[in-house]
Amino acid sequence: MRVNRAQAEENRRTVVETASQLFRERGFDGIGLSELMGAAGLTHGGFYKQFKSKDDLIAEACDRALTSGAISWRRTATEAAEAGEGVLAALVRRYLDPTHRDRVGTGCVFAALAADAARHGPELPRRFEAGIKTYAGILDEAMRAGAAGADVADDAALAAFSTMVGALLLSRAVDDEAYARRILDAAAASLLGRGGDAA
Amino acid sequence: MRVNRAQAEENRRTVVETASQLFRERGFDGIGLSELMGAAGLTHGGFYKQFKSKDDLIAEACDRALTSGAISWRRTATEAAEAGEGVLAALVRRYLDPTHRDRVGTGCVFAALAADAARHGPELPRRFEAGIKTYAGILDEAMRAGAAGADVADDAALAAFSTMVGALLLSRAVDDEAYARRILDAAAASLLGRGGDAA
DNA sequence: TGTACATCAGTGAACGCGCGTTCACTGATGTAC
DNA sequence: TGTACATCAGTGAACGCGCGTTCACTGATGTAC
Repeated sequence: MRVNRAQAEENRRTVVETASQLFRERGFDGIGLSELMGAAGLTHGGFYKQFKSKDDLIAEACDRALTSGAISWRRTATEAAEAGEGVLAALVRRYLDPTHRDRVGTGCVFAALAADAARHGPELPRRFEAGIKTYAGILDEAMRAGAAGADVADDAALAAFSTMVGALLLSRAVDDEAYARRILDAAAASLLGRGGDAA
Repeated sequence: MRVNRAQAEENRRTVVETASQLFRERGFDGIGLSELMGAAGLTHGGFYKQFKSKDDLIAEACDRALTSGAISWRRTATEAAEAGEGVLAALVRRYLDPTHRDRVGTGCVFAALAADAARHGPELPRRFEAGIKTYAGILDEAMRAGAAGADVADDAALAAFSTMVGALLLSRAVDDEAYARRILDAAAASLLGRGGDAA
């Protein structure tokens, strides 16, 4: 039966948000539209009233995950700056935290879906590329602010982001919890210096 | 019709090798057994004479990819050492080469399948973990040999490997070739120093 | 404000399709004598 | 070495199932007067 416009828009947002989480947890092929719509509190038949196809939802869900991730990064940066703490250290520690590793559904979309995205034609890589530029830009600013006059290589932020994504990905793909922790800690130490107190 | 034992063993190896490439290219869910067996020159019906299930083949294909990758790393290290070149630089340059990025099917199994493996129960992560230890061990040796007395942090090789895997993953998930190259170059510069000539 | 009707978000059954898996069958291979 | 027969790798049709997608239908919503 019909619902009012506000409810319909909220339902649509719920589907996109649910999809952005379930895709990260299970991969694009790991969750069907029927189960996905059910998880959003709807039935599967109405899907095509809101989306052109599953690929259409995939694109929207990735946009959503990319955007909310960027917002989260900016919030972390702002809070650290206001507290007078190192912004880079705050970003790195939050990203390489076991909690982030365990919460795949709400975590970094690159560690969860970049390999799937690379297999999905040029449209997703375009979106992911824009996302990388945003994240690397935030990192770059944090690195230059922390370096206090020392020179920071042009694309050092890209290398740092690669380290973060790679460490998160690898730490999820091992069985031993202690070893997973070592991977995260090694990456953090490499990015922040041995003591982990780099500005 | 029946084939002789040697042929049967070769067919089995062909299926595993074909699977290890196609899984890397398309993901575990991206290729069906029928197409996969066809790519190996067989029909799908015989699959269960050689494998217990698709998951069984997935495990074998990952083992195969992990092993051949490790062999390739060791060969690169040995050749560089014999030529008197920096082993770390040789490993990093080869890994972060656009050619490696483009050849997903024969390339690094972590960049291609680690996210899928993390979703696949504890068996695959056990294998991937052993693989990481092998690769990180080779990197560790190369870093200590190149450091010539300087101290190398305990798990610096784990951080370096994270950087490599992350950079390869991200460079595959962007649309612009020039930007993809920048990611690879930034990671190499970060690992080898600005000039890229670290021992 | 109240009535009449068109709209359309959501429902649930149905579609064809490819999936992983099973099975009866084939015929060259391997073995026993 | 030659013959008789059991073995079994590989074939191709068939299985049930869940997938993405379509569709006739429902009934509250939105609109026109």
